[in-house]
Amino acid sequence: MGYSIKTIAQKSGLSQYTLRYYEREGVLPVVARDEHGNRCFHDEDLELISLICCLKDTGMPIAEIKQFIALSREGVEALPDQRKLLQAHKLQIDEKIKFFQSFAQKIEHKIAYFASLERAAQEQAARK
Amino acid sequence: MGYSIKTIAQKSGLSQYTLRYYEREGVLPVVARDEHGNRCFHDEDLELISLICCLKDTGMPIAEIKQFIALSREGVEALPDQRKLLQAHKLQIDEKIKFFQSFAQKIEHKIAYFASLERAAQEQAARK
DNA sequence: TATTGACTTACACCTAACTCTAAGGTCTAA
DNA sequence: TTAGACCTTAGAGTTAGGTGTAAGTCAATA
Repeated sequence: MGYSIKTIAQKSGLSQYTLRYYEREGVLPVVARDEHGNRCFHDEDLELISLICCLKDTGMPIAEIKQFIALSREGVEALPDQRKLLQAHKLQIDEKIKFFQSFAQKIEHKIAYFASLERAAQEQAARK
Repeated sequence: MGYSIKTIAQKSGLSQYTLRYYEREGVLPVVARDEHGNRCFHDEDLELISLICCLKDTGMPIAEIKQFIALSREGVEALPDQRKLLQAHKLQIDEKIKFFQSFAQKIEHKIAYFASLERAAQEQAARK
């Protein structure tokens, strides 16, 4: 029982290389091994990986994810610190969403501007 | 007349190193020089830099920005290609916004979960 | 029983995007 | 007329985040 690294790579979308790298670096807690020394992932691991991907994909650097995971090892004591870390990151995501929305608008304006230039060029060509 | 690289660095938030690097790499069109060979930026440059930052900050890799800038040199002919490039990127930004929003929610749930664990731990402690 | 395939570790290598250094030119103010 | 601030280029170095290789173990299969 437990999933192989291959399975987890498929389920998580991370490569086997990346999974090993994350474990080495402490981005993932050390994964259990079976009787052959092979990694043996469980559902909790999978869930944690999903959270880690979520943090990573929203721009949290690996060093910070590492901190978060390190806090996990300290148990109940560290819960407030973990929560604060997540809250701070949540604010950053919200900021990013706002930036992205304004950038999207800016690019949209640019697109409209290009379209108007194209029309002008066509009319210019037609007039000849 | 025209702005020095220092001024542009301040106005754009990019370092002088980065501005030179961008020009070398073709991320910026070659900038005009004054009689001493010093870069002499104009308002159009500043505006283009602002667009470039916008593309970069929304995740467009430099190689793609380079393509966009290369199209600029082809004049009116290339307008539709430039517009399509922007439109494709706009879609990606919209996708990203959706991802970020769902991630933000996920993290929010996690925060609530951590808060509930904290309350449970406090009650546990009080009961002793 | 030999080979195939999945896994292990340790360590080297890669890419993107900067960032800095060296060596030098020019201008300005004291 | 020299010190300091600014600029130039060419090229080396750095950082983050992987990605790949080498050498070996183990278990199932032809």
